[in-house]
Amino acid sequence: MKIEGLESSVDLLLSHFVSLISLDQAEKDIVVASFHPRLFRKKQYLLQEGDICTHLYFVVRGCLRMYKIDDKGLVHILQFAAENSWISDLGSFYAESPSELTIDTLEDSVVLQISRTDLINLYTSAPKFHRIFRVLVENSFVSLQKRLLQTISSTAEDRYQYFVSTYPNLTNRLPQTQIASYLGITPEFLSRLRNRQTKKS
Amino acid sequence: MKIEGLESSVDLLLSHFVSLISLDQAEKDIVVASFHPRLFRKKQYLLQEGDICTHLYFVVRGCLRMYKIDDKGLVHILQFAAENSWISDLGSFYAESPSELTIDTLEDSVVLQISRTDLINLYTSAPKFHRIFRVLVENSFVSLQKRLLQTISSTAEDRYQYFVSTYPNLTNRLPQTQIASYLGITPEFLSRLRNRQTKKS
DNA sequence: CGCGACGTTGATTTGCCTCAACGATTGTGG
DNA sequence: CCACAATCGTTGAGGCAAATCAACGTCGCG
Repeated sequence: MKIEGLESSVDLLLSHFVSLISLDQAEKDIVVASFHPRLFRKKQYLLQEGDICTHLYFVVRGCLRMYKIDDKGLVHILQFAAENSWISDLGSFYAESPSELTIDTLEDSVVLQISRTDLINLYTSAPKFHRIFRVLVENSFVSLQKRLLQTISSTAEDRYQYFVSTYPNLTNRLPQTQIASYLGITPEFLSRLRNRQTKKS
Repeated sequence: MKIEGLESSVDLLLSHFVSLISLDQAEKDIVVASFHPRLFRKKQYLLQEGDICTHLYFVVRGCLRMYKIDDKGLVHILQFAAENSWISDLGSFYAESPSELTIDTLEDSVVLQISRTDLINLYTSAPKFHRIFRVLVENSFVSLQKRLLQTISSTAEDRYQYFVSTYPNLTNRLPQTQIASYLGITPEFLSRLRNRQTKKS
């Protein structure tokens, strides 16, 4: 399996950046040189518990997840990342400390990855990226805060509703077991929730 | 009531920045010119639901909280901010959109505040602050992610333990009602948890 | 074909909430 | 400075949301 349309992969990333702040040709060239495309098969690991997270990943095609396995062996999904999203364990990445998290693919996926040293070089040679990543992280922070608020203040039913309306594409694309784990409930209970819904409407 | 040691207030902020990246005198001067000290009495509002969040706040002395009031009138605390912490509704602040959140003080407090336009000027005249705030937000993001993980994967008892070990100073400083609201449980249940603990030890 | 992942349903249990009542403390206006 | 209200922490009884455990049918895939 080849990585089809490699150049257009990078184009996707470039327009992602440009939607925030314009880039000149030199800056675009550095991006092309710094990010490397990679193909991952379904269920493949990008990061395993105990390892140091060595890259930031920008998803071009497919879908990944990041999760923690608790003491009882249960999976708790922190984040999904489909097309045009970022995924990484920032804590482990910057501190170069072992991660408690796992990242793997839910589908065959194409990502653009950048290593820590390449990112630092990118910051040095094009300081504009401090600003770009500041804005990106700020946006992620706001979304995460919204999710936390939901989690501590709403019932499972409301949270599922919010998920469906916020990620309509993911709702049908992902198995319910995965969505249940993201919502912090059991698959059985999610099944009952969906059952209630259809009866209502 | 005067704001004692005003200069040392700004010193606290400057050393907060310098602990991340060194600043030259010109940059320090801009900080001093951009941030303004303010005193808030206990229970005073800094942001009310429906208003646009106009400032970032750095806490010099005292303690604030940010929370949402749900449909039933219940309070859900997203964040405490004591000395050396930041607090603001970033979403409302950047988008200039009405906030769903409230910020107020739990004690008489001194903060250094910066307005949106002053912050934009700060970024323009000293681009280094893109980097500084990128790092600050990244750190906040990592903490928030940890808290979310806790919330979806642990029992109330574990979350309380984590709170006590992460914020030992706040544990005795704040009323249990506030901590309960932060943990997403009722004050009655927190009381029972503490009761269990003391019996165990 | 056979196995594993998935979704569903039922019976039971449990973690946490609700409502209510009670002392102790704080603070505040007269 | 006292009186009274408000806030706080605690405890008890009962209820509900969601978990647990178990069984079963379906589908996709090696």
